[in-house]
Amino acid sequence: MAKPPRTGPYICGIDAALDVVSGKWKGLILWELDAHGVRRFAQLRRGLPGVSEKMLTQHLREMEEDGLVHREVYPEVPPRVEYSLTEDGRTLNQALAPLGAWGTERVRREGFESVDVP
Amino acid sequence: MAKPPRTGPYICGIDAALDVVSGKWKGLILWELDAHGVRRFAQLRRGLPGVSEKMLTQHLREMEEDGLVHREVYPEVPPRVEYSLTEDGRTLNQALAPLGAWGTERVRREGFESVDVP
DNA sequence: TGGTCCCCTTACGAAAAGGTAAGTACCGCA
DNA sequence: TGCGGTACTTACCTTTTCGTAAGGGGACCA
Repeated sequence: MAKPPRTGPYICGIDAALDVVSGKWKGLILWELDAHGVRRFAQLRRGLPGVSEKMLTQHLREMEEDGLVHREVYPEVPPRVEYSLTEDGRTLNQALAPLGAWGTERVRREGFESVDVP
Repeated sequence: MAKPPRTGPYICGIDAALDVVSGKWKGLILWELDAHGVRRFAQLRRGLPGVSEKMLTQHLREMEEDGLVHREVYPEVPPRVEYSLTEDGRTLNQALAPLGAWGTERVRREGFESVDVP
């Protein structure tokens, strides 16, 4: 169920970076957490249209293991879990900014469908 | 055999950008073409340790369709095909540079295995 | 004559990723 | 009493991705 461990060495930095952001919702999770600072599970779910609970937990666990996301559990009833970016997560998001700008420009030029291009 | 068309709109620019670079070797192909300018099929194959011919052609065709790579066929015998980056491919590579630096730094700090971190 | 190089293409199958649906345990609210 | 909210977990299935192996067709080299 957990992500199978990477086999073989990284070829270059892009290789290593794509290894932690590839995943259907990881870019969006980074974006949401960076925009809001701290988010609870249900808030993230509402912010990612179409994500299933399984994928959301799975991605969050992998990102926690990769040191991008901090997970804080409050032992209350009902349970409360807060997610936020680590320092690594924030710098990754900054490194992703030019890529996001490139994608936004591409979507604009090519006239692709998009729901909300920030 | 071709890449199934994207279903649904893009959520943000990162989403759109990751859509064209996700693929086991695409980051490396971009890197190789940017470093050398023009490369032939067999040169690329030798530059990507472990890639199969099928994956290489498949990725190159998708990147051509996405407007990142230019494919020039010389009707000779034996055949000669030269690949190079389009303007879009070059700007994408520039947008990937910060991400590559982040990955390189991460590999260095975490002590991951790597073969050649440029 | 056989071998190698070039740039693929096709067929088959395994592995990984992702989707759907249900269940869990407890609480507040009506 | 039943419903909704909280944050998951588990089982099962489909889709997508990747790898392996083989072939092709002409030309050059020994």
